[in-house]
Amino acid sequence: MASTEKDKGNRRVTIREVAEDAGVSVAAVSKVLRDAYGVSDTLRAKVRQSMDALGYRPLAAARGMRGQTYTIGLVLPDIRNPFFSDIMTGVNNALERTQYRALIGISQSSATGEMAIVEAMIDRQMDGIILIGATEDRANLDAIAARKPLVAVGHHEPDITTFDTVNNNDQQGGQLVVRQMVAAGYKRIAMIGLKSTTSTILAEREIGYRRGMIEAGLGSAINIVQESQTLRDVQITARRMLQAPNRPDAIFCWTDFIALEVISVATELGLRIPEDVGIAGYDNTVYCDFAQNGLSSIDQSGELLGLQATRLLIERIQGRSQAEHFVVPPRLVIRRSTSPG
Amino acid sequence: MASTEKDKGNRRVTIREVAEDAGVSVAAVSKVLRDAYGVSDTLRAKVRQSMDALGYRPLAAARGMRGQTYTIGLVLPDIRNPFFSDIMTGVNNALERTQYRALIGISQSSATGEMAIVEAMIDRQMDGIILIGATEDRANLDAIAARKPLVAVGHHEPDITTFDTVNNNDQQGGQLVVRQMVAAGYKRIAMIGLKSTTSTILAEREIGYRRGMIEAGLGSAINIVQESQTLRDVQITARRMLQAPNRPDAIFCWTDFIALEVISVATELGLRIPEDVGIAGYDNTVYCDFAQNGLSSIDQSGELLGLQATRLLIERIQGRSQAEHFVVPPRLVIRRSTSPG
DNA sequence: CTGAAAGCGCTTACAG
DNA sequence: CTGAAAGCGCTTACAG
Repeated sequence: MASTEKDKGNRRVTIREVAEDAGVSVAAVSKVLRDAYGVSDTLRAKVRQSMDALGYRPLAAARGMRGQTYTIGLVLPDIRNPFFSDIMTGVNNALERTQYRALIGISQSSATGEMAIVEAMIDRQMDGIILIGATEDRANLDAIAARKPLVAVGHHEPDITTFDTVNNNDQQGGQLVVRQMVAAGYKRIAMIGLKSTTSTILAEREIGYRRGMIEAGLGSAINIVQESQTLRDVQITARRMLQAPNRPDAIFCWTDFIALEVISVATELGLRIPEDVGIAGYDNTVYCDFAQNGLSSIDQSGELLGLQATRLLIERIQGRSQAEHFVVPPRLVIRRSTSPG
Repeated sequence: MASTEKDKGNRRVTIREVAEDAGVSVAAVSKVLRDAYGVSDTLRAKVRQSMDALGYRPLAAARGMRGQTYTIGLVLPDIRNPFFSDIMTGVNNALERTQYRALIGISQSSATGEMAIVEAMIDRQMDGIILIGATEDRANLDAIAARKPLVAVGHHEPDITTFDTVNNNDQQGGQLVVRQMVAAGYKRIAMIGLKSTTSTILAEREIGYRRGMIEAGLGSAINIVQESQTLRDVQITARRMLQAPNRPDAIFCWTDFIALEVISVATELGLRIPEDVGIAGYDNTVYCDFAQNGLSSIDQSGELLGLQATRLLIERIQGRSQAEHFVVPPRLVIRRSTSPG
């Protein structure tokens, strides 16, 4: 039987046993557990001691039946991008001295996958959800927010009132990249974006790119190519762009991962970086240092984003109902890939 | 109040409402839910229809109070290594047509972090746990296995009876790398490992390396350096190795991440890869293709590992009690980094 | 095959 | 400040 398999060894200590050991009521123990008010110091001390002595650990699932599970869900599009690791570090730091724990679900970069994992998290009584790089449309996000406290990281919607958002200023980020490329002498600067109708960060980065081009008097050279994220598609796109008659002399890629792939295609075609073509990415992941001569990229302070998102979420769980929108300024890290001569 | 915040909108449909709607007992609905036997087709059909009509979703936390939560916990040392993404894909594929969902916890590469996240998962009533690259010692692993079904991926302990293991043959992997390096003409082949007393995969890869060296008559050139995983330490180590009087002409790094860093240090020192020094990694991550000329690496079929681990875990959850140990053969992917001339 | 009742381990009003 | 009782949404024996 499954039960014999699962119940092996140490049976769990329950709140009742702690209560008996301390000679108090179950309700009293519960109060100590939740740091609720209305408990005397002596009672609290007795209970704490019994909890330690018995090695008591509250069962989150049971707590969730009436109250909270002290669990927050983090939804990531995929796990491949090391940038998410920075966010995760921030989340864990924010949770350090709390009873909350973060558990991650992977949406496999699809809207249906994302909705499925969110539903699964709600079924599991998570207290709140942090959505990274949401691919949902606004209606779905609202539906989620109506059921659980929600914070979206990497989703611009500053007028929304039902959930919080945490972002770097993607528009400014795009603009910073173009400005530096222009300063470095590049003229035919193209951008590789993502084919997506819901990604607001993409849209913002594109606006920033356009702004940068226009302010440099390069409006007529604006060239945005939108592709899927699969390695194969990126390769095809990059090859086509770099073999075109009037090929770009610089490419701003919306994320490092894409930029690395473009670098490898360019190298294959015999183009030198940064002399023949300059390349920049976004996220400033560890791999930027590993790219042949270093990949210029935008740092969006992932750790800070994760920290803020977590703080906001816990505030929401504890009752705040008006929306907050946090934005951190981006920082361009210039490396060899956009520094010719 | 927190409760007003959380209970907003759509109240959840419960099993009781489904039962009323279908005109059957709560117990009957529960049976349909669990695909338990002893339900007539007509009753099952009625219940299914009511569930659909009402949009019923069982609350996993409540199910867990008596039975299972249909949740399995995946513990990863960190999220930075894209190899884990392959494992995750395999896990999700295995779970595709089941009621189970996988949730990930990050241990931040420390043994205390690992134990903390495992405890948190047990508190949250996970049905079973998959531990990737465990840093626990045997006693702790046994303690976990005594409480929950456990499968360890990347942990060699073929004689263990209390939990299952899933691995690639790391010994063979190490040997394959050395053999190819020898065939390519390298002689002073060094290995960069990890300072760890608990990592059995490290130990196995080292044995494979030694075997390979001895079988090639290079036993006297055996040179294993053990380092921490921090970028800084790796840089220092790599610099020291490559500037030594009789420096290695090839380095086998225990994981791609380290290899990429070594490549960047070598390049900085003016060494050409693969002519002056050959470099190989382990895991065959996507970044192998991005490294300057491609990084040779061992593919351990992460997706398959994840799939098998999940299958074994579910078998354990459903009652199997004798241990199984699955091993997949490694495959060397040769790229430019070890192909001079 | 079907259902009424007890119970999982907590929290939540409500009395005292 | 402290506690007895009800209840969260399910599953599990146990009758019928």
